[in-house]
Amino acid sequence: MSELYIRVAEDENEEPMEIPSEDDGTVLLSSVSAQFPGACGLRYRNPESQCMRGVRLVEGVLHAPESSWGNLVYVVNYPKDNKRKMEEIDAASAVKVKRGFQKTSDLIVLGLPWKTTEQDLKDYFSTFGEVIMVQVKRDAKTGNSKGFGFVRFADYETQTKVIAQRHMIDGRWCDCKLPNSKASPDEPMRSRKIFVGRCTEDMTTDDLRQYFMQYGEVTDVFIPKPFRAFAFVTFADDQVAQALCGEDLIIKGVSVHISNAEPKHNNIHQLFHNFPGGVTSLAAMLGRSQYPSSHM
DNA sequence: GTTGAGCGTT
Repeated sequence: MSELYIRVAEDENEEPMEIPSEDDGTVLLSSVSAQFPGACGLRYRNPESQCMRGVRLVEGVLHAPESSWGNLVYVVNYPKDNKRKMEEIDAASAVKVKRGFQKTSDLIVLGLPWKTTEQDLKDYFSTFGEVIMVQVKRDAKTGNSKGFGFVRFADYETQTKVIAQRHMIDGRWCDCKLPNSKASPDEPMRSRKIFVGRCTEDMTTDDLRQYFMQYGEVTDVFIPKPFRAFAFVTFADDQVAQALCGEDLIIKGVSVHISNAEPKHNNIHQLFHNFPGGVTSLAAMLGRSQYPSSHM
């Protein structure tokens, strides 16, 4: 008898994975947990009642419902599944209140002397309150300062005080302002993948995985090569990803900005979504009155 | 090896 596989996924909407069955038609729980660590069982949607049903589990062996697995997608059960998800959401929500009711923001520091270093910035701003991040923006090639940087304080009162006055830093008057290029507060699109902007080159995939796992299960970390100052992190739970969107998080002393990952640029629509007039206009230029939808 | 208003990432 040829090998049989059943289709298993973490969620009904996820892409299923094929898990091998045994010769007697059963499936070992260990076969499932090999692909889904921590799994403790399976369930499926009963086509008749539309209710979720548990798969019989006896001593680590999963038994087919009504003697056949059929073509259903089986969903993985985890121990205390709901509790675990709640904890993840709570942890993610906690980010938003961690710094108190008044969340601090990165401040842009304009007019820095060319020679001012991050240590100089930290020393100066620490006289106002606890500094949790400083950056001096530099030319990637020469390492020369661009004459501006960023600072973030632990407390909102400190931030208010710093914005309200001018600053003499290393012999020049500098201004601290709220940056204008901040993402809009509401970012749509429910995704499990987040865009991590302003990454530095010393951030490894392991660093990012280690950092983000505090918020929930991380299923993927992607850093484009060569270095492009951003990364993508995918969570198992979209609510965790969504809770982080809009945040400025500090990783390895650097403020990174979290936003929704845009869809991958892997089809003609997305490749030319900036083309003047859109795909229709492009199709016209290529000599077609209509662009066949099957080609999009 | 310069400079002096701006704005960090797709």
